Amino acid sequence: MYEPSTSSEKSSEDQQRISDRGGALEAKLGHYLALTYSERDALRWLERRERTFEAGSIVIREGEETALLHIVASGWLHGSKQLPDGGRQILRFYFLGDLTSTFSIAWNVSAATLTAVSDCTLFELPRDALGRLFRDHPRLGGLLYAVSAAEQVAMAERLTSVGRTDALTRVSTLLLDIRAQLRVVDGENGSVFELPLTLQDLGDAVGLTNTHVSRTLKNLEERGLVERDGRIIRIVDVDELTRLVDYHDRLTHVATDWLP
Amino acid sequence: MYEPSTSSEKSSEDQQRISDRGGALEAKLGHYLALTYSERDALRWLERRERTFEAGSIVIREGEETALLHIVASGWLHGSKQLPDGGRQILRFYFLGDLTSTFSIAWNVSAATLTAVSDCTLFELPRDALGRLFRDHPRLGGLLYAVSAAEQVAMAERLTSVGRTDALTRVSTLLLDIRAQLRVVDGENGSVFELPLTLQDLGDAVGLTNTHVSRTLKNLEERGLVERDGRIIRIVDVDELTRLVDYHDRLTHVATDWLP
DNA sequence: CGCGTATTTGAAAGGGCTCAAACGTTGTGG
DNA sequence: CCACAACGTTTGAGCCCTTTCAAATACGCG
Repeated sequence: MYEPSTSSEKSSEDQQRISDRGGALEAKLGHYLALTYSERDALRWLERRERTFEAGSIVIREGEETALLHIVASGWLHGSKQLPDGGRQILRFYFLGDLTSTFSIAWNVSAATLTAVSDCTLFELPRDALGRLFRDHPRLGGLLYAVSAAEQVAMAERLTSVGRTDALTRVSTLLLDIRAQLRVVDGENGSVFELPLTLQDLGDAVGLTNTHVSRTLKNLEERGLVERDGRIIRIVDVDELTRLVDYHDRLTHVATDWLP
Repeated sequence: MYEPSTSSEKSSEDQQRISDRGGALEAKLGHYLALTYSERDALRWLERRERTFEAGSIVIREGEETALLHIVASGWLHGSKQLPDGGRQILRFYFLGDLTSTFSIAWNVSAATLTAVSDCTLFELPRDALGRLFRDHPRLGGLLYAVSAAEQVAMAERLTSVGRTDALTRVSTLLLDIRAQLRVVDGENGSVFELPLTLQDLGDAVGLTNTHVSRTLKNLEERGLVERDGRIIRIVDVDELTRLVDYHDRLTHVATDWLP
């Protein structure tokens, strides 16, 4: 059913010189903090083993033994948990510069399944490379800690949405969330974006069935809050929707004044 | 309604010499890793400003400006988010040795409300004390990062429970979760514990109404899975319930082999 | 003892689910 | 380039789990 694809060798426009991809993590962390030359260098050293995965393929499966972390160099992924009854919960999405350490740093097996949503390129690094980074660049360690905390708050926000709000709010916050993350990657592309997710995926992210996500999106369209054209989503009025569902962006700004 | 209590001065058996309370964080982290003398010393240095809060009082409110972190020295707290419609989501509980940095390290305001469930004692420390810890003791920084990752996975587990399982499973996993955390604190106290939470609290933690939590607990009793006597909870067969609801303890073991 | 707060229980409503079928879309192979 | 298969989406009807609303009961505490 699912085929973990290894190193696909497509010669499309995706094919670039490897060095062009470097600096994903550096770019993300540099967004929060002015990095020194040696810090930049250390971050680039993490990005040497590159690997590509095609859309739909699984990078690591929940419960699978692994000593590797990944940095997203291009594309889009999600982390999910499987339930005994066949259900699935999508926990979060990963974009350019994200470090997928959360689910594999604290154990020798992965605590979640990592799936490529679009074709994507990842840098693989051994766990202890991160240990060395903490040792040699404690300020980066602290920054990683802060970013991890911000991501945890983002997940807390999703938990709140899933636990205590109705379908319309849940789907809306997810759309706003994805848009906010994509905006960092793609720059200021406003309120239109491609959503390469099935209704099943969306439902698994917000705790609804695909059928009900369908109805909810229809509802959002009828209210004039969202427009759809195939996989293209347009949020008609971002500010209005943000207010309506009380959405909070937790990832754009992170305090770093407490770092040494 | 809620009264933030400052420094209550009760002279019950809780009243001990201050130095007796120290080492909460040290004890917790020492559980995962053999600490050096200087690391222990550094951790104790964080625990100097002690403050007590009585049950029900609020330590920090969501949105309130703060530059402080807290280490739990005794008692029991929870972190929660408020919704515009009056609803509330409890995000996690905090016990002895827990560091409440997640919601206040990445911004200058707290991202959640921190409430004392029982009477409790906290150590207050400024955020930049943690920055210095990362600088001077990078191995502890890495360990804090790993522990934070484990806690994030625990929250992911709750999200999965709330998003994709029925009431009985949600309540059961919460009980097992609380028991697992208390067990670390109180030692091997088996399957009986006091639960100083209202049904409203339980519901806010798992995304149910208090009425339905009541019915669900009754259901658990009727099935012979749980016994109740006032606030005392007894899980009849922990292993059986663990299997039944596919619960995973994420906090007891954390990999540290990757640290420098 | 009496009051406020938490719990329990009941009846009815509703939001979201299940099941099922029809309809689009995409990609592939003849 | 069409046909078909596979997959995703939409829509409908009925049901069920959880909520809502309300009232009664139990509990703790001054």
